[in-house]
Amino acid sequence: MLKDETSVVSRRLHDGLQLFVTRLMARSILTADEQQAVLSLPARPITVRAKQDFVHEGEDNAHCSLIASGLVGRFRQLRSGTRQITAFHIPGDMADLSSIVRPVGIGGLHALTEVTVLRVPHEAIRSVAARYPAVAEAFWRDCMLDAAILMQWVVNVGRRDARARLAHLFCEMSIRYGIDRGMLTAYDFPVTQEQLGEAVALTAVHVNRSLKALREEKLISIGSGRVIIHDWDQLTKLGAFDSGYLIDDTLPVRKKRLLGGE
Amino acid sequence: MLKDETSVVSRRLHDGLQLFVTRLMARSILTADEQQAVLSLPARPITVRAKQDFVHEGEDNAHCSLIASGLVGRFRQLRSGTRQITAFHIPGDMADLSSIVRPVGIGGLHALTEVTVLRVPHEAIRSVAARYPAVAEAFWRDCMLDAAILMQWVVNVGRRDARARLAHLFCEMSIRYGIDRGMLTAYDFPVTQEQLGEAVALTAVHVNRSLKALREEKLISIGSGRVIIHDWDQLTKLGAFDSGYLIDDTLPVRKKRLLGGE
DNA sequence: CGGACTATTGATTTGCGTCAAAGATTGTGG
DNA sequence: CCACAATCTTTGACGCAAATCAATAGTCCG
Repeated sequence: MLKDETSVVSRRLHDGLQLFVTRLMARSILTADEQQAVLSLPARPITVRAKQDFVHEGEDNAHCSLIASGLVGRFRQLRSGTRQITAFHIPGDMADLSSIVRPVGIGGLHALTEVTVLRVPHEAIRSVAARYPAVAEAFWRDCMLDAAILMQWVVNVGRRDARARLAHLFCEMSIRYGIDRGMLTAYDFPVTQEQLGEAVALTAVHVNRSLKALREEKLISIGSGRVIIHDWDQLTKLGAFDSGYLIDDTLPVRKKRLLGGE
Repeated sequence: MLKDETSVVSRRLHDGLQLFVTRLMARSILTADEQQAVLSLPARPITVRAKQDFVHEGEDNAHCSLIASGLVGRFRQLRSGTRQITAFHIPGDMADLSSIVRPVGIGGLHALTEVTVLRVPHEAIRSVAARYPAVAEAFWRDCMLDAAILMQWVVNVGRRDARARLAHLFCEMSIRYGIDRGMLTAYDFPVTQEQLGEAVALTAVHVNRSLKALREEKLISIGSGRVIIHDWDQLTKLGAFDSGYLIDDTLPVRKKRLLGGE
């Protein structure tokens, strides 16, 4: 019994870590040894119920959070209580990887659905990074993708109207969900309109009206936690979406390995 | 004559690189050797006239741009021609350091004033990072500060009204300009109201009106490229500014060295 | 001195927020 | 498995912060 349980747990760990390795290898070149080192990272799985904050802003955290299943939002909260979501994290994302080098200024993490998180001790990540420079580089690169997405969010919130903001977000998530399977025209995205508003800086009411417009223009369907894109061309046009910032560095020519020899 | 010229140039190089090393050492611990390695980076100084783009989005760049003097804006341009500034870079900043690991998705660089840029070949930076893991770590950490600022910009543009956005920006720049001299209540910030608008996502007209309000409230003076903060407490309150995300990791307790031994 | 930005101010419009209330869905305990 | 509560979605009426349009003053620089 106990043995079975143990193997179920270790299977779950391996699956989650494998997702992460796959994610890293979309943009970085890692040897079999290096992959194995990441896969062997110690991790403690925890289950977080929907609507729970599980990493709190400003708290000194000794772990990174690898999302194994579910959807999480990274956010900053203002004194007024209103939140700005600054990223969505999907399975395979190490949501707060940057805390390895900089524990401050990342904001909190909120479970938008029930979520399985693999908690990986900072110490372990640091020691793998120290032993394998190419892994450290892959971590760094992963953080910079996150930053590139963030830059787009500034543009999105700063320069686009309501429909375009939503369109851009749906395009982003489509590419990210499909990164190792090609672009997806349908994907689960279990967020409320309130939460969409927290991400694109609109009220829930206006999100509702804008979604209605997008539906009437036959660009998307959205409901029951699922997005279906009916007209990718028009949607990207409306959202002024150019996938380059997400995928250009996954092209074989672009994959680089700078540190840790050849 | 030639010798004099050469020494003037090499002095200028050294000064610029020294700024960068000082910047890194505010948050990272580097040995004398490591500092020297960064200081010895090859760099070619170029002068960029005001209002010139000197790094273009999507261009494959083989250099990083260390700002030695002047003020630069990082931006993304929409098809309509409107721009969103996503960061201001001041002397000592390696504006596009992230291109070392990820050449895409950083946007362009625009000289807001006449600027001296030290162009440092990617190759040289990579080789220093490969030889000294602690330097690579310092680079990574520097990039994550940039990302933390970016997160604040999302919040700023998404969740604050015009006066608060400007207030927050003035607070950010005050801390950043004064990072090794303590917080500054007056600093040069030679941007037009148009450019302020491109940064905080407002029109120039509305920036003008909002600045007028801030002046009338006696919070700041602004004009001829200089910002004077009269009431720091009120300004931070209005902008909901908390400097933690900028400076917490410069506290001695927080400074870390993870890679490259002790 | 003249031409080109840059700042300032006014009048008007508009996209989005706010307030409110009625449906639709989801989840939960009996 | 149903009932009822809680949450989420949808729609309407109205208000407001910021955009837009437009015109006049500075200000900088060759």
